[in-house]
Amino acid sequence: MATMKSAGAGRPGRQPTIIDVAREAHVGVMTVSRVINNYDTVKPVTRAKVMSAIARVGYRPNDAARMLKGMRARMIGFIVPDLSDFFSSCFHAAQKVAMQHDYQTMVVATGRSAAVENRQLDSLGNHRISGLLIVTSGGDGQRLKHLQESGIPVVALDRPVAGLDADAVLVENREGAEQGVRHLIEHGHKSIACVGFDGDVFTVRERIEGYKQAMRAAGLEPQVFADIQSLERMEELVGRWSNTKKKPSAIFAAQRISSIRLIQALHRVGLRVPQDIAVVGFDDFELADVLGTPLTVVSQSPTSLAQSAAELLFKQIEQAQQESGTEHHPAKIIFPTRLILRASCGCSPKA
Amino acid sequence: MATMKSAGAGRPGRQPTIIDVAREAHVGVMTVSRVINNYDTVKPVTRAKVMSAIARVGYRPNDAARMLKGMRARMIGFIVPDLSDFFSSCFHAAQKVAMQHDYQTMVVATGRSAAVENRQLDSLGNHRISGLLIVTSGGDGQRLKHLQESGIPVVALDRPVAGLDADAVLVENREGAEQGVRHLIEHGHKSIACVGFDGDVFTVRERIEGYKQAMRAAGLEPQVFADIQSLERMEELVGRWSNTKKKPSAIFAAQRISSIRLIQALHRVGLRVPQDIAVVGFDDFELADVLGTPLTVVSQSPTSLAQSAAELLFKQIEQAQQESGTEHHPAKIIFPTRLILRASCGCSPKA
DNA sequence: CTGAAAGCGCTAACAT
DNA sequence: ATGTTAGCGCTTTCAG
Repeated sequence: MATMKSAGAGRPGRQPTIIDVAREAHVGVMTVSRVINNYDTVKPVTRAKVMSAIARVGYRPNDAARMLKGMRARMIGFIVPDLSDFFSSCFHAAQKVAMQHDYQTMVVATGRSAAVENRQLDSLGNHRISGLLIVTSGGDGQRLKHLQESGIPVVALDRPVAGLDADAVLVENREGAEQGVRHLIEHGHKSIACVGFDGDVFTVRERIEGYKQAMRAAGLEPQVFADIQSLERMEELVGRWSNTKKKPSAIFAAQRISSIRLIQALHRVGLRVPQDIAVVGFDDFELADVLGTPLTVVSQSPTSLAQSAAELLFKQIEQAQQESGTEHHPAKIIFPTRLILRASCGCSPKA
Repeated sequence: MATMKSAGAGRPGRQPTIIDVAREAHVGVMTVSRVINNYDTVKPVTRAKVMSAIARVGYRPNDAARMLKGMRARMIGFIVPDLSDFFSSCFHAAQKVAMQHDYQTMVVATGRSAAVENRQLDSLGNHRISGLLIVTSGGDGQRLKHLQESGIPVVALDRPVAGLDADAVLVENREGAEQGVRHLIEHGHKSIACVGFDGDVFTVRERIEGYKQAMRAAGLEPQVFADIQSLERMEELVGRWSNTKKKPSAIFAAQRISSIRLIQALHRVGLRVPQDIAVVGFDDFELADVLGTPLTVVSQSPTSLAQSAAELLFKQIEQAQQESGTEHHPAKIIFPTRLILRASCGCSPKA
């Protein structure tokens, strides 16, 4: 093997520090610091000397030391309920933006627990992150407010945080749901039920609202089942329908997991889609088009969503570094949805 | 609103420090430090006084300052190619273990790029993490070796890292694939092809090896298509089969994404499973049982895998804190797979 | 068992 | 344009 990289003239075995670099470059430590931080008051020749010295001794700035002086780490927090398909797409998009800015990303999945979210938020406070992207699990807005007040930009993703005045990047849940349900109504359905996995979640609440709006506008009676949290409960619900006469002729599934559970349950109970029952789901997924019956969905774009959010965040981070006085006026960005027609709604499958 | 939490007797507006706590508790700073770090040389009464003072002033230790003194952050790194279904399950399991130890998790998705992996590995070096869990994207073993040598425990997950002697938690890829292929052979198939998304990846290579072994053991000719990286290429491949007479009668898909692409392609080209062509895939997924034809798979358990890996990691972290001299003897844990029979292999769907 | 002093590596605030 | 000094909050000596 080749010789180990020399640790410079300093103590052997230890990471080189700016002092080692300063010695090597025959300049003061402050000059080195200025080079590292891209101050423009360094003569190009000096800068070059320092740069070369940095490379020669293999110096890497010590984040801990900078943070001690009040600087924040080049790291953003990313808090989500879980890393299911949708949120992991969000993560990839956000991380991509972070990497472009040379930031790392610290991920926390709360497991959909507000308590865990709160606990982790407290932990995050100690890590001197530069900013936070959060899909809330219903945690405490106060904690976030404190973070904000202590100078950490926060952007809400997918859902607003109650009691927090922050940038938010959301989806047209209500309108999207309305459009999906309206499509079922246009197919002639009169009895349309709505199933959801967790009616407490903002996005689901909104979609259910959209569903109700569409139903009422058509003079139809909403039938909401907002908390079907397992395949078993879904089977129970669907089974009840298949046995009685008052089976709805169509169903709107308010989130991805509901669509999946619904399809699984329908499959097990032996109801055919769309002949026995038509289905439209909210949120698209990879396999939606190779299911027994390809699923019609209201689709959203997790990557654009998260990319916007991350860009908003870094805009704030950069501003915060310059002028700390100005009041930030929270931005709200709302992304539209798109109805993707496949077979489950009753449309004939087309090429 | 209630009164803001007082910042103690120190400078108002700033986070309280151990000095504030010491003053409040009428003890020296060192005593406070000892309490925080659970030294057992503190009289219970003193400890109580300090604890109460800590609570009163709302003190939270400053990680940056501790790290300056050479301690590592209560944070582990988690590097993966992406956060697809499989790896996000891994993440959840690993984070759960980390949280139990009161550690945070820093996630990096490399996008399957060895270059990104290397770059991020360098970044990680500055963050003084306590340990690293890595599913390599083919990055440089040397960098990891340096991390290890600088005292950061590393555990390889799902794939070993070339040129690195570290704990590893793997899956019986070869045996699992063999079993899956053997099952197809038992169904009477003679012409069985194997498709993969990326033949360079360790796990896929191993599974292909298992496939070949099973084929050769039965005196059959292996037909490997190891780099079908898109739906288009898969459709092309499948289309070619449907037009000629030398169509294989069964296919073994070496990874999840291959199974999915294969099924999509088969669906588009109009080949029925298992009548026209039987399929067995490696790695189970949520919707495998509600596809047009429920998919038979060789399943692995991402959560047990990642949990073991995380536990191994924390075992090392704890050891490293105590005795730094002892040589670590790398552990290898290999998890078995399980063949889940559904309909795509030709078995009749059963209740 | 407890305390006082000396830095860890860096940067803000002053020199020069 | 560059150098010097004084800490940031904590823990590691070393003394009580």
